[in-house]
Amino acid sequence: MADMQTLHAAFAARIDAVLNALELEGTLPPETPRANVTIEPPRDPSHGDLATNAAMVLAKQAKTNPRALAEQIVEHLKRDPDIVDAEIAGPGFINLRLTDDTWRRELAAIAALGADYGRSAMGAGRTVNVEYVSANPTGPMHMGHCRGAVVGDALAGMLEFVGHRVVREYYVNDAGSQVDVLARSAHLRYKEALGEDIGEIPSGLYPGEYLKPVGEKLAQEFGEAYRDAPESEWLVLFRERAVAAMMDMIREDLALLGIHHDLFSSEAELQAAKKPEAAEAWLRERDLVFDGVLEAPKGKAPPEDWEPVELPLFRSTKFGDDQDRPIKKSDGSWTYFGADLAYHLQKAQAADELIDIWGADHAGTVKRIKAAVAALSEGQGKPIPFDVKLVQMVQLMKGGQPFKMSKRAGNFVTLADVVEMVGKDVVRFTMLTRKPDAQMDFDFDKVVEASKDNPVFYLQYAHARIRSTLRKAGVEPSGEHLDRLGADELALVREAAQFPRVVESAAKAREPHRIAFFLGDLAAAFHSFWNAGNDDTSKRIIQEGDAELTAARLFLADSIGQVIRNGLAILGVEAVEEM
RNA sequence: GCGCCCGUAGCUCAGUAGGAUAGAGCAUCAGAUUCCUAAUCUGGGGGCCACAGGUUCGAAUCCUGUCGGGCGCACCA
Repeated sequence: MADMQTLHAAFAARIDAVLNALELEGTLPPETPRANVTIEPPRDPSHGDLATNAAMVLAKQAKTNPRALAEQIVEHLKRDPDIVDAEIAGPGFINLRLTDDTWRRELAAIAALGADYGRSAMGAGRTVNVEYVSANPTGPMHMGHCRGAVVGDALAGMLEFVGHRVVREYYVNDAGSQVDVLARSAHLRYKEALGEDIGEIPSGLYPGEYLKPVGEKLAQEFGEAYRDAPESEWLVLFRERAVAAMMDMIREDLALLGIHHDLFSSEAELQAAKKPEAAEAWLRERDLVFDGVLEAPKGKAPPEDWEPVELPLFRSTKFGDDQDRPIKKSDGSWTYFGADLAYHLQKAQAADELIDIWGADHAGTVKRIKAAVAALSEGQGKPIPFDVKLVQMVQLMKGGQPFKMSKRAGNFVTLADVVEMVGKDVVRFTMLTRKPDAQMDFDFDKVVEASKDNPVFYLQYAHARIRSTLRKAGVEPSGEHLDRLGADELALVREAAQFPRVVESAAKAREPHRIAFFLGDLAAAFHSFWNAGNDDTSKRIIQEGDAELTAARLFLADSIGQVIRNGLAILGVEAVEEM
């Protein structure tokens, strides 16, 4: 339904209509650019419900001063029956006060839309491919992977909520030298399973216990067949088996966090299908790949074994990179970048937009992959918006002290351990309580003990309070007498009504943490509302002897709970019924 | 040496595509519970938004430079 657009969007449209009228009147020149015109709730609630800067932004073009232009805008706005008051403030802000009924209608809309409240058509069904996690299949997930996993997943959920089709994709790096190491490590465990004393795991191989079951399965399947066989006979086979086992493990770990990818793309399959060759040929035709020699790195002393070699280079400098990048190694195999380039082309062919979530340790490679996508997608006449979101490192702490992980020392903290300790919701929410491009500390001791200290409980408590009130009220919530709701209640609606706006702006910025912060504010508003009833019993939700008022307040509480649930659902966190 | 990210209260962090007097939690101080869940609430103290210039009606936000922290820097992934 057309009138189901959010309240803020509706009023933005009305401002727009006023500006159209002013253009017709000649007050504003035709086609005045309005990109900078905003309409948003003012920080200070005493300034009203909504404020617009239109007069300040457009005054210059109207060849007048902001306040004079504001007068004209206000004159139009005052004709709107939903606007009780429009006044000019400060340098030329126009503050609008809406009728109480406007807010009551919004409350009814929340209830009517339910789980859909906050959804929008912003994404217009465009397919966004979000690639995240993509950890090497060489071991279990550890906490280093966690942040990107959660941020990527929440981002995907958020984009879906605003009307995108979303493909959650995992790129399996099963073709590099690391998986060869994995295969050798698995072979050792295989021998162990056959009864051999393998002693200490040699350096250069993965020492983790998690490979023991892999070795046992290999022993079951192949018996003694490859026990003393040369590597060439078993490497590919063992690699395949080991990678599959690792991916099973990783999928399980991710499931603990509630993360499920739609698509796992294998680098090995990509290479087997000659996708990199195709991409290279295409780029060579356009002189975007050429054979050249890399310069020695500047600044720091070059490594001793540095020697100039001719390699096929992608002209990433043409697209803003600092250096052209090799797509093949001197042994003829593909570099990570060479395959990744082809991989991105593959993704681009199946989506309208691409997003990669990477750890900040890969920041140095952003420019080249962006260059590659630009070259490939522009060349194909279909520019693909492509965003690489960098997720900063998580510093693990224990009791205020940095906690260093090392695979060798065997003290790396697995994701499964942490989820088991503190729970999925705490892990997810904690990862979403700061913007992804800032470093963060994750202190076990704090988070584990944090039942009190942790913001997610604050939210869930608000939700649980609402649910328990609904359970014990003995009256059904009803929107029939919303006129019984006064200023305190409507203030709560104002807060909740920001949800659609927040979701949209979070989606535009690709920053799910904004939803987490909004929910905190909403929960705070509710707790505050609740506690007002401690001092003044007439402010409690349940009013003995006044079923009408009780039903209306329950309707309000129910709707606040709905918004909390909707927000948590986007973030993949569960709302609880009781604490 | 180069590139990217960050610098906001004692601590951990928000700050909505440049908006009005910069916010929250923790910590601290003072209060609220015979009452719908006190895992909550109310109030106080605490700031040169790293620093210096610039852009404009208006800058924590954009630009330049400096300082400080993080992450990278050849055929690794």
